[in-house]
Amino acid sequence: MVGRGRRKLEMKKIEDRYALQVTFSKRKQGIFNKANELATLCGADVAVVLFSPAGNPYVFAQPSLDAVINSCSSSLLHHRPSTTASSVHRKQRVQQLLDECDHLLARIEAERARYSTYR
Amino acid sequence: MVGRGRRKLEMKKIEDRYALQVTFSKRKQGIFNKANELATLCGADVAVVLFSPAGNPYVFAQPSLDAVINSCSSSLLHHRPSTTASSVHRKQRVQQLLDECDHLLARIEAERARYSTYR
DNA sequence: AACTATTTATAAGA
DNA sequence: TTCTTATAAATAGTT
Repeated sequence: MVGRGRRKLEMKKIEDRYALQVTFSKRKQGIFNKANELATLCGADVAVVLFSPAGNPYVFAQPSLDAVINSCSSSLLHHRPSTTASSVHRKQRVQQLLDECDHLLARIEAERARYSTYR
Repeated sequence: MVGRGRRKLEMKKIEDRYALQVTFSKRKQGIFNKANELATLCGADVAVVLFSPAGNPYVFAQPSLDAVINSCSSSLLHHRPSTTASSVHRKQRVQQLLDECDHLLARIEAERARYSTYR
């Protein structure tokens, strides 16, 4: 299940700080490459957000974070209301995503206010 | 650069609709696995959002989309103001991310209003 | 959905 | 830290 290389690597948190940093850097590169390939091969909108254990943010988005949300919007705009099972399921997933983003916004706004006191 | 298997695969959009669907499914699984491994091995917060060419959303977040934003907040709260180059760089990246999320929210809110007319 | 021939990703090591 | 390399994992085409 885990990428190994010359030795096995247990699927649990790496304890050694140096090894962890190296692994994070390599795998961050790997997952961004995969995201880029998926976007290219499939014409899919893709966003990946990572935070290192140190709390530093890394973002990959193709073509942009905005566009990812646009795709979500399009999936709603291009379909009329429907009660087929797949249609209902799709709408539930979209609504769940919108709800999560909404909650996320509240946190960002609260944080922005605190952040502004630091500037 | 691209995962191949038994033949080469050019790094351009797949034309055949069936092949594209299969590749999207396989690579979605692959990138979610990678995201889960990165979260486990490194204790990193990770979020991946994909939209299929059909516009269907797929989300992986560990431990949650909220937690990813919490990590962002922590990176601000745990540091006092500073003008070291690395500190300034970190804050710029965090602020950029917050700005993107803010823009994203505006789109979501606009879309939510339209969506409600369909229910 | 399952199978493999290959390629890619990557853990250690240098 | 950048490069190498042995080995595991991912996956394109096939069935």
